[in-house]
Amino acid sequence: MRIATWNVNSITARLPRLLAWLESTGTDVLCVQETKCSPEQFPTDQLRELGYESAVTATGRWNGVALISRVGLDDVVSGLPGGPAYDGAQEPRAVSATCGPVRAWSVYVPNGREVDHAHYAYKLEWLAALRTAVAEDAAGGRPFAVLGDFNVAPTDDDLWDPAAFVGQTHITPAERAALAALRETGLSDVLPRALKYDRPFTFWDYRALGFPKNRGMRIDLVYGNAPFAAAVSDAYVDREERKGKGASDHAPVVVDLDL
DNA sequence: ATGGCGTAACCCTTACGA
Repeated sequence: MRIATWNVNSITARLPRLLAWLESTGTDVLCVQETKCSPEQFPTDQLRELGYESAVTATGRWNGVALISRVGLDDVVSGLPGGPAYDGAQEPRAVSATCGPVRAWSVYVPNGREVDHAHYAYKLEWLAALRTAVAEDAAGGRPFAVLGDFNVAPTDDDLWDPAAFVGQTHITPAERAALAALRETGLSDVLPRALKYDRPFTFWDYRALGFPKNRGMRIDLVYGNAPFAAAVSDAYVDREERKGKGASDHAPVVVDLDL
């Protein structure tokens, strides 16, 4: 089966591309982030016409995640159990479900904004809660993975220029330690191939010709447990989807499994 | 020449993104 993760930066704005991409790639399970829609606005009917079921956790203008599957969508859990609130509210940043042989999470980790911002502390709390929430499944015998926009570059190799990020979020030791703690539950980073250049960046800022200059970051990650990792036959970043008018600023990460 | 954007919901500007 083919499973993927994609921060679409508004599923409404991306819908024509999304539907065409699902058909052309034959993706079975897609983890979506930044739907930026209300549950009512989510394109459930259009996806059903293509043969996909949807599980949506969204509240409106900001954030929002979904799981889209044509191989089953069972035991849906909306939100991050035990997750922290921001400004008094739980934000829609996680949804999990069983899709055929795989238990999958779609996550949109908080951005953090600036290191001294309350959003940064919230980001670290959120990642700690994620670790607690996934620990049992990560250690289990069923293929399991957390896929999504982690808003952390795991290493300096995951940045077009580490010097450009000094003093900023996404690269701090505390954020990277939070990812390491998540991996300690039994998850490993499924590293995708790059289809061009040497490194598999997944995000390029819209501004300053980020994509043409390949000023990218790898922040969209697939963290799989041992049974999941053992089934991986290929993984790549579909940078073609970042091209042209109407692209998201993130490219999909695609993983093929012998399952 | 050293910057260059896109999105949604609010008004025509702002918040957010990383």
